[in-house]
Amino acid sequence: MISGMTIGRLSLYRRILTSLAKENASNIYSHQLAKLAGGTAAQVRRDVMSVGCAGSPTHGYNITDLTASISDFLDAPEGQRVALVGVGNLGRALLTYFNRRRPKLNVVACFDTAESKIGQVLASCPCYSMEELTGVIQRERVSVGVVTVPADDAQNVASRLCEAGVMGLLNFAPVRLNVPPGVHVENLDMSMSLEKVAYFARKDKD
Amino acid sequence: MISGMTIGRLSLYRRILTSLAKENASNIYSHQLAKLAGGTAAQVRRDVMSVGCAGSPTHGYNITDLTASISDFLDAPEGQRVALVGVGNLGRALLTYFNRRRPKLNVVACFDTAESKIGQVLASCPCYSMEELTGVIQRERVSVGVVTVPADDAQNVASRLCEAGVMGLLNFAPVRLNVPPGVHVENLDMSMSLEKVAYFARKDKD
DNA sequence: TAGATTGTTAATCGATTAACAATC
DNA sequence: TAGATTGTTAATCGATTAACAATC
Repeated sequence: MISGMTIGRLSLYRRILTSLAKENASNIYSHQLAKLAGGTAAQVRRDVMSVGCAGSPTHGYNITDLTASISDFLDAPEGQRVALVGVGNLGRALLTYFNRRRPKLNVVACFDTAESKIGQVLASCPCYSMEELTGVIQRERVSVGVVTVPADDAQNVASRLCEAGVMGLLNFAPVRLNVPPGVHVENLDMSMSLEKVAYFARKDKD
Repeated sequence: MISGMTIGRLSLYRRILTSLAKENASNIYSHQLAKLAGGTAAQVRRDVMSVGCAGSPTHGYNITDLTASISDFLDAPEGQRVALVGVGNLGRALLTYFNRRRPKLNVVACFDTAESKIGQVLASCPCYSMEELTGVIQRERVSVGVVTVPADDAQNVASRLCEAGVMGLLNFAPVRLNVPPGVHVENLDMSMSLEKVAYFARKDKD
């Protein structure tokens, strides 16, 4: 079993390798990748091993091969579809941010309660009413939901997404979500992160 | 020394306690708070101990006292000022999101290169040109910077913020930032989080 | 008192780091 | 070959969890 830490780092390695490939780099050593990713060489070697890619002591890892191995490991062959609920300021920013990043991971639908948004195409993503949620999720075979609604609505939205068959949630609402077993929730609590930085920005001055 | 984990949880506890106080709750037990925050009772007791708040075996913790103790611990008495660089879709959403949340932590300035934004007030936050960065940071005594510029500009922006005296960075750009010793960087990598959820949403189906 | 919770220490768990033979 | 890196195991580290006497 691979830990969440490793998955996160693999995602980061892929992004680094992709940009290196554009600069025509062909090989990389564990310590070089570690430096770029902010980890250790041993960590990189272990992570790389877990995706089944082998390097050589003389040339390190082939960038093309390693990128392909990571993609084989991280991506679903048939791709995965994402839906976003709550197209406020943050939701709209995320639509732009997420789409066109990975070919295998697309935001195919968004949902909102505002009449003015329903039926529109926002950041090349069609916006539906909340009543259409279950139908659209199932028709489009969406497996990942992004929750960007106010805290008070988040649990209700999460429950509906799970009932519709979503297996993973990226939650931006500052509340803990109760979900059925087997559903993975990743919390991205921006207020918490800001307070954390503020605390250490202060502490480090002492 | 208190770990980043604890700081994050304390921030979460405070938010939970604040909303409980609005519902006129007066006391809470460690296991109740743990359930709301998604941790264990022992964890809560340890965290609470670290802010120097004592409970009683019969009534648990007084919500008002605990909230005050956490705030004493997390907040700088004189408050802290935040600046945001890069007022794109995401930056603008964050301005709205962050401000008016905590009285002791305010976004007092934002910066962008676009002529159309400079001089404007965006989400009740004045927008300055990049040339004004050092001056404004120092005049407003900003200690925390939020980086929401494209990846290619992030290191340059981070360096300028650090030179101007910022001691903590909240980085939304998908790159690793090199900063002087003593500066705390918190990375909020949304693409990584989405890929992580997608991976586990897929795995859990097996 | 009896019973549940607190404060705190010891045991567990998992991730990171160090180390090193095998390899090119 | 000599030298640096890989693959992989053992040691370390730190956070979480379990446990329990003290408390109200």
